[in-house]
Amino acid sequence: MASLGELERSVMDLLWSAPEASTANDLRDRLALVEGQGKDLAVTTVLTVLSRLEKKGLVERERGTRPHRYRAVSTREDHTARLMHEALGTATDREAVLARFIGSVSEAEAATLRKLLASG
Amino acid sequence: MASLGELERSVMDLLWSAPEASTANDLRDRLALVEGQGKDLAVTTVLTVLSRLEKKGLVERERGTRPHRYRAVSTREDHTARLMHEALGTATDREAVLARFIGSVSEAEAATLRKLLASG
DNA sequence: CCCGACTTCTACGTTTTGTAGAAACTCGAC
DNA sequence: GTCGAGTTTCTACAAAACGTAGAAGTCGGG
Repeated sequence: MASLGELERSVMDLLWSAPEASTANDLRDRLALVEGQGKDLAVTTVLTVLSRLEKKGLVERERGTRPHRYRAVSTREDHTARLMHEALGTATDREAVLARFIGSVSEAEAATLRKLLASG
Repeated sequence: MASLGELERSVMDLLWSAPEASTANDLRDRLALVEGQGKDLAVTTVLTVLSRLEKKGLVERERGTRPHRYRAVSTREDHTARLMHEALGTATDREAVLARFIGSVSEAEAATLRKLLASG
């Protein structure tokens, strides 16, 4: 239940890179300015997507203010880390998976991991 | 393009736990015996699913033998590790993601990771 | 009370997945 | 060489997810 469509992901990307909660109109405008191909969408389209993302638990909104304001529930990093755990979760032999995972990580990242594991 | 449906996942699970390449009939029979709810499917259904999994690059088949034999292209562990890298790949700040990931790993697994990172 | 901005409801086209019958193919038996 | 049982491929359809947006409803300021 964690997979996102293309537009859904674009919206999440905008929410994650926004410093504050955004309105639907705001997001609509920013979607039109995306490098490459700018999507010129109706506001209702954006609102529909936001509702679906809310239902999926990725987005929450302030209902008090008149144009509702939307924000991502968790940071992009937390979300990604959770996805990784989700993938790992289905495995029978978690250690074997971790071994493969570590095996194909860059040396720089391996060093980072060593540090993180030492301090923890 | 890596996400799987429920039946597709069941088939992959069977292929991953099979010691040798399996025929469609073989898989059909084993699907009927799954704990909980056994799916009683037509063999053409299984063949369709196998074709789709082949197109997705998760399954390969021996076309020489008369009942074709199907096997998973990679182990379950390799596949899962790749999914984890795939999730990580979309991140801008990979180190931050790794920090979150490590943060929510059990102590036993942290120990395993330390060992793996030391020997590598 | 009315208008315009905003939100919700409803809807439809496309893609993905589950499901399988119909048609085509293959190989051994006769 | 042909026939049939077993296999595979083709075609099809229903349900869910997603992209997309018009129509209808709601709310606050004037």
